[in-house]
Amino acid sequence: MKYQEAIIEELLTTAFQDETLRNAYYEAAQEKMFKKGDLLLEQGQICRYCYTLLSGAVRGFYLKDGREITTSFCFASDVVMSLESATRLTPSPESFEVLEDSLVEVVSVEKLTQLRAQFPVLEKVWTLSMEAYAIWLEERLASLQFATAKERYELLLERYPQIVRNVQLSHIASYLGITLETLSRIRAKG
Amino acid sequence: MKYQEAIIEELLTTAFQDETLRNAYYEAAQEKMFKKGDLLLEQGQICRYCYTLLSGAVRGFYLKDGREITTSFCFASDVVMSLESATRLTPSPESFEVLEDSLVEVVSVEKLTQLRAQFPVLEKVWTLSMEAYAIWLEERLASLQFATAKERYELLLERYPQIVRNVQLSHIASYLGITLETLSRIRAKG
DNA sequence: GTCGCCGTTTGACATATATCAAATAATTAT
DNA sequence: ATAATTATTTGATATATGTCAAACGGCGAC
Repeated sequence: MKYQEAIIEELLTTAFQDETLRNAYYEAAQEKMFKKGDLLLEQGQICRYCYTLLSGAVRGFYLKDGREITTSFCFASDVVMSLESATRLTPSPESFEVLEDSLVEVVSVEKLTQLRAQFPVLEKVWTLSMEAYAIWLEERLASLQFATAKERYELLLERYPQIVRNVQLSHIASYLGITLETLSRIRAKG
Repeated sequence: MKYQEAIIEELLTTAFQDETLRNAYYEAAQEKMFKKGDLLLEQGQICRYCYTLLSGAVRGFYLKDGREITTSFCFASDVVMSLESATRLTPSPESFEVLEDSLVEVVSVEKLTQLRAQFPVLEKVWTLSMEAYAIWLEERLASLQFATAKERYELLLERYPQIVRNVQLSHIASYLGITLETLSRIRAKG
């Protein structure tokens, strides 16, 4: 999972002016440093924590026929979590790997559920995040469904240049649904 | 948009035992019959209504380079709406076309927002629907990202046989991200 | 029933992308 | 710094899928 939006950020900023909420949240949350290569969550495990990236980068991926398919990239202020696993308590379909040393805020999914129940504004943030995430997925789906490899790469470059700058080709390639050789050739030609 | 789940259905059933809610809802909703070929929403317009299918079938699609790309199929009890357009009041990226004569329950997005504010259980249904929709999109994304055309067709056949039974090939093909000739050949070989 | 219209199938060929292999280039460890 | 590892580029070839065109089939209008 990932995705943040201006409106949501604002709502959160306002919400955190409430001292009761702030205290409850910081009691539940814990800052942790993760190292490059660490796994925040492994495919098949149940996702029990919600990770908010304060700095660094994380990649979501799953294994198919022995090779890794990248599903998402997360950077500062993005949320890392398997939505499916966290809400249904089923095995996660994907793993999350730390791409560079990252500072992360960790809250357990259970505690998060309590906080949402206790503070309606957090429930509202959750709902808006779900909407934004679904809309983001719709857009990504459309780009995979009928754009050529070149179009998909150019769209990524336009919308998410920080991915192209920071992440190795093989991960970008599988994110775009192509091989790294093809991606390399697309970049060479321009 | 589409997607319904057992848990959500149950919650709705319970909610409708509340007479106040039931009255408020039925005052806001209106049943309408649509004919094959009707457009519930046209690409570029703002989505002002939420349509719940009571019977029949609807297809979502958008135009790309002059050809139609199918994004979804909806059947009885599915909800038809452009999530992006309805929540952000922006032009809809997709159209919705009625595939066969359909009975539809229509509520305005504005009224729906009021009802959600008035009845927390409806807000809960909305949130759960967003989660379910996002998870459904994640799954569909994974299937488009790295499955072959044959695998995608077989997955569709397994998970949503009613689509394959009821819908013409050209729509299924663009839904799978392939041409109808390729789909025809996949079916011929088995 | 016959005609005409769609939707589907089939064929020949073009093209994008994958695969396998090797050569460079860039990072990391020693 | 040098070696060792890892990432990227490039080349030759294979394959899946697309494109264009024609034939076939079912089904409603008349």
